[in-house]
Amino acid sequence: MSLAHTILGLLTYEPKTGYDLKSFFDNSINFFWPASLSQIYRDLAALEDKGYVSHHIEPQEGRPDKKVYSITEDGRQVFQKWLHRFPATLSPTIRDQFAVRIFFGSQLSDDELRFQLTRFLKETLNELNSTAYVTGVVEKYCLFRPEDKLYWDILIKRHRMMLEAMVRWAEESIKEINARCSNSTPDDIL
Amino acid sequence: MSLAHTILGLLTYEPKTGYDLKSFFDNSINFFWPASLSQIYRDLAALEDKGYVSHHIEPQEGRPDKKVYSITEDGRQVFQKWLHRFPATLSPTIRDQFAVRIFFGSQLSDDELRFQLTRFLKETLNELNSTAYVTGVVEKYCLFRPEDKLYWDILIKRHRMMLEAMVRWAEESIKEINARCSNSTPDDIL
DNA sequence: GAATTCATGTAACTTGTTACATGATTTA
DNA sequence: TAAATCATGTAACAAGTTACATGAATTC
Repeated sequence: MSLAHTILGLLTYEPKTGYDLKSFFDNSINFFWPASLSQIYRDLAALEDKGYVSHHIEPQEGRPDKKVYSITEDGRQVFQKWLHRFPATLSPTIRDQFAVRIFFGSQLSDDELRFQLTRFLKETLNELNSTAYVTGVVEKYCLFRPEDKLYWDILIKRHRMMLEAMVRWAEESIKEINARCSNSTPDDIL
Repeated sequence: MSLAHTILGLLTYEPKTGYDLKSFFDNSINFFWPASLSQIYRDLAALEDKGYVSHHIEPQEGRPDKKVYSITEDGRQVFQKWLHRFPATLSPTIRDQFAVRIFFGSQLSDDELRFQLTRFLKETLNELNSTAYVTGVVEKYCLFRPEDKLYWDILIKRHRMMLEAMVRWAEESIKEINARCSNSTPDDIL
């Protein structure tokens, strides 16, 4: 029940709507814990059932009324308890379709492999560039919450280090496949 | 429906039981696509309903009979089609409770943070050591399937590079927090 | 004039986790 | 003698995805 706890955590900053939460997720927590809108709305409802959040309506014109959620005292306690109870294993859960396909690489052509690895490399470089943007967002946010800056910074750094490792890996792997090709071509000709 | 496709892929090597599949997963694909036994049994049943795998019983004494699953011609086609259709986005899905808690680091004590980061560092170093074991497993397996070696090797390398990046990150982060502490202590005393 | 943002959700479905149930054999 | 390995699963629940539904305001 980690998404629900993360939502509680974000609501300790200030009351937010489901929509607010989604956009907050999308350019921060997203790297290590993505969330869809429908999940957020569903979890907010569940949290309210349990009495961990409550909401009030802010009427608007020309748009649907806002449902602004606030964390309750019970909610704060539940969050604190969760926050201090670190999981038994600290390594993340990863699901990586791309890696599964590489695993079956011997059933793919060299051209296809190079093409997809190059795609992966480009995509990773793009993500790496976008971390600069996120750093800016953090900068702005942390004017109001300076105590968070250190932690948000080290998480961005972590993400960047991982992406950089992936870039190196992709480059080396493309080279390896190229080398294999140029080795095997003369043999094939003979 | 990626786990089901991965199962089909493994069955292209040779027929296997659910239990066999689980142990194969646990020291190979596990890094990038973990699977539980109950999921494997459930997916095998679903794949059989669709006609992508079939099974025969191998009676045993003193143990439950083996249900050995084989991939069908339809199954092979479905797998090939899936294998060549790479997803729109190549970056993995990550869910990382540890990172979420670090995100809320300003609500944790420095001691707690150092303790958990040190735990993370140790755990990551352990995993890094265990990649040596996996390399050995791959070595043995690839005597029979040499065409897979290149791909399995680059995936282990990728995993190792990621773990190494995480080690560097954890070490640097612990230092940063220590530095922050020694800076703030004199102020606190004054 | 088309796309994006703001703002709410529901419903159906798929995937993943956890607990339960059974029981002989082998290894430490 | 305790734990791990071999071997099968089911059932209940939790979490995640995708498609559907609505519609004004704003920006390009």
